[in-house]
Amino acid sequence: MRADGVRNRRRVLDAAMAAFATDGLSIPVAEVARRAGVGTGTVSRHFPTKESLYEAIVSTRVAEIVGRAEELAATHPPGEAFYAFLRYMVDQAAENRGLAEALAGAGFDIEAAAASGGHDLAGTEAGLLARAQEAGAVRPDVTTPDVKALIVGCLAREQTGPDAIARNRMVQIVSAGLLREAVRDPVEDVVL
Amino acid sequence: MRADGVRNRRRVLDAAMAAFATDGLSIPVAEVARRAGVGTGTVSRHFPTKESLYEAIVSTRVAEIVGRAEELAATHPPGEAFYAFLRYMVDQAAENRGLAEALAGAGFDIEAAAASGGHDLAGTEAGLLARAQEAGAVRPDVTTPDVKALIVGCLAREQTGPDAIARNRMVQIVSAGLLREAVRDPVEDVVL
DNA sequence: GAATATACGGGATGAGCGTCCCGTTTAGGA
DNA sequence: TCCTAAACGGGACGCTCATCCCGTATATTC
Repeated sequence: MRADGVRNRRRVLDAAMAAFATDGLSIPVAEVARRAGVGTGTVSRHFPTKESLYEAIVSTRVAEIVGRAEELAATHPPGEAFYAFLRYMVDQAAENRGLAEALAGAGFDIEAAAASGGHDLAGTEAGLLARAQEAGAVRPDVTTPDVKALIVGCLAREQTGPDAIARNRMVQIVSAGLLREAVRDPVEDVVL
Repeated sequence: MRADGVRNRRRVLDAAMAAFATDGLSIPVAEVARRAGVGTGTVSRHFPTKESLYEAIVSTRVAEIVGRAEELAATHPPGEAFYAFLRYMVDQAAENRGLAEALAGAGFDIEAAAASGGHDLAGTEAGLLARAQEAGAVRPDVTTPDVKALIVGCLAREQTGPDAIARNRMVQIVSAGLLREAVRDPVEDVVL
């Protein structure tokens, strides 16, 4: 591979990472090319489809995330590890619009991309949750899709004014809800 | 106005309502026309832009929602009214993909549309929340954007398998979190 | 029953975007 | 220095849509 080829691939990757983080996944490929200082042909030769660009970026991102999850699991009790990971994911995605959109399922399957990169994001999350539930730190009927949706909820808060205090409050609310067991429906007067 | 004009306007409106509910706001206008059994020209004469179609539909929907909120506020104590409204919103949007997308802010400002239709959705929600907080039924630092984001989170759960039990669980979790006051960060060991 | 304002259908238009192609340039080895 | 494979740029193409337009059809009025 020629030296300028390697260099330009890197430049495209860096520009795309920054562009997706600040402007989201729907930014045109031509705009990524412009920011990288190359032509659109160069982008599409290195990354034949837009999705392949996503994948290249997501795979490094997912590696970090899975690494952090394993570190937390190894160094903290189950409940603490789970809640710390929840917070970590929300903070990461709050700083990266592309990641937030991928998590929200906006036209891109992040877990499939992770799996194709050799990482098991879904399994890692499931493990953290299961251990926290065994330890009694998370209500037992919660599932991983529930947790993902709650993360999306925390991220949705960012749309109307990104605000670190509000973000923190959202994580608190969700964490408290995951802990508590049951609540009585005040209108129907039944235990939910 | 000619009789067939009135009739076709109605047909377009009905078809659009059903189409947006099942397929979301990104369904092509031409597809709405097809389902209504009219040409695209007929749709765009009655509703010059796609947004005007949204507005026509949302305004009736918002009227129902505001009505329900006022009814709950009048017939239940503050806390009960608030939590019942939360559940109501989630259930409504779970059955209506277009409403869910609008709530999630997917390219359409539902509150602006409500306001232009003479309804004050934002104010109604704020009132329910404020009264519940005064009554001590919701933690005092929560804001209406927080609540909206949590609703979006509950709706996000629907993406990975619509499931009435899971939806109910999501509302429970969020409700419990809104009730509880504070939680200690297990990793940083500080009160959040 | 004729005249006319209204409404209809669906093709034309134009914008935005991803992908592909090809004439041109250049890196790197002989 | 020269040659060639590799890479480049950016225009062409194809697709999806929303919106507009206009020739045709029809409801309504006198």
